[in-house]
Amino acid sequence: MKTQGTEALTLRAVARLAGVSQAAPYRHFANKEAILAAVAEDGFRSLMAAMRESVQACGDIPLARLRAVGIGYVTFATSHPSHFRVMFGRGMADRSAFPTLRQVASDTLAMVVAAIVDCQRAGLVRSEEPAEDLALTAWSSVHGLSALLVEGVLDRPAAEVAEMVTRDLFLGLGVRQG
Amino acid sequence: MKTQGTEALTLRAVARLAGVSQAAPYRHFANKEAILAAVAEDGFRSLMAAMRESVQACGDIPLARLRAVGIGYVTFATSHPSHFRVMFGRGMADRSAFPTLRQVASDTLAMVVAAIVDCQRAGLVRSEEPAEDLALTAWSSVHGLSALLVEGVLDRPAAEVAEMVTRDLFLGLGVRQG
DNA sequence: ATTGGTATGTTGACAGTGTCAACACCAAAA
DNA sequence: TTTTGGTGTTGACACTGTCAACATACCAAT
Repeated sequence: MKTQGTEALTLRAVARLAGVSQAAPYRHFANKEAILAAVAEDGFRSLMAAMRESVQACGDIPLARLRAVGIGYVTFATSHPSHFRVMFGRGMADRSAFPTLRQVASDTLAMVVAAIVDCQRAGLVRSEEPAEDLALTAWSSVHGLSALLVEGVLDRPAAEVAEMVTRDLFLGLGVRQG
Repeated sequence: MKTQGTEALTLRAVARLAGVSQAAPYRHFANKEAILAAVAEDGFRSLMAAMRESVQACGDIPLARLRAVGIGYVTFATSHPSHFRVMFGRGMADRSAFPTLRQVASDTLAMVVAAIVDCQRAGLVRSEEPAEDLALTAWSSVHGLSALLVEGVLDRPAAEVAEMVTRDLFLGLGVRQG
């Protein structure tokens, strides 16, 4: 029997845990996929909350806030790996079947965009390129790092590499000061 | 029944496809996990071949070669999504149980490191930071982008965003010319 | 108060899964 | 020739996602 991963989250175990019969979940969700989608959606909200907290804890300096978004992302991933995997891993055959999930995912990206726009307004990040594009680059970096850490491909300490990648990312954004 | 993802690759289907009985694979692999690990290993070799090809197709300019590595990575991921998912997704409970898999993964990273070292030698990329660290940043970027594309989180064309992210990554690497 | 419907639960089954023990075969080594 | 190791098979085990059929409890309208 599988003991890890999405395949290990059995509907029956969930039901048992809830003290309910095996088929009860089907009164609330269409199928396992829909349950995972709901879990993923919840995960995105937690992620956004973590990022918000991480940002607010670091004052008003736009660059620091941007970096906090990235480090918050990686920290969330490494401290909630199962959630992270459900959010991004292969659990849903087709994400487009879950519009609210797509919505929270794009809300998450919007937080990155907003942090970048703030930096652009302050003249700290180059403005020739659309904030959305820069945000995609930033997201790719922290997401890739998170994925590699969560899947155990890397064996360096998460905090250390998170600092490093976000630092290099800054230069990539054309940061002029700081 | 599941019809997509790692969970859809059933041992029995593999056996049927090979025209062999359901238990035959167990004469060659310890369990499903080991089969996936072998597939993943094969995937890494294909990835490296694709990257090598992509690099050689673009002459001797170090920066172009570095960028080709990144674009080759993303291209491989989006054109072999199943392979990519097995390579990085949650299929093995514990990668450290498959040392040869770890080996090819680090060989892959080594290709990125080598491309960066070439650029550093040519004075095109900053040298204060170890090539290994810069390579990790580069890997994170292209890997994150690949993962987001493969999982269908983004809905922009792969080639376009691959160009974009590698371009932004260059600035992130302190590129001075080109 | 009786009725009816809706939301939620249950049981029991179906086909399909990873895995294993027991057994069969066949080549090469002893 | 016998033995051994590699490879195949069959049949079973416990488990899975899912569904149909049935039960119950509650809330609204008659």
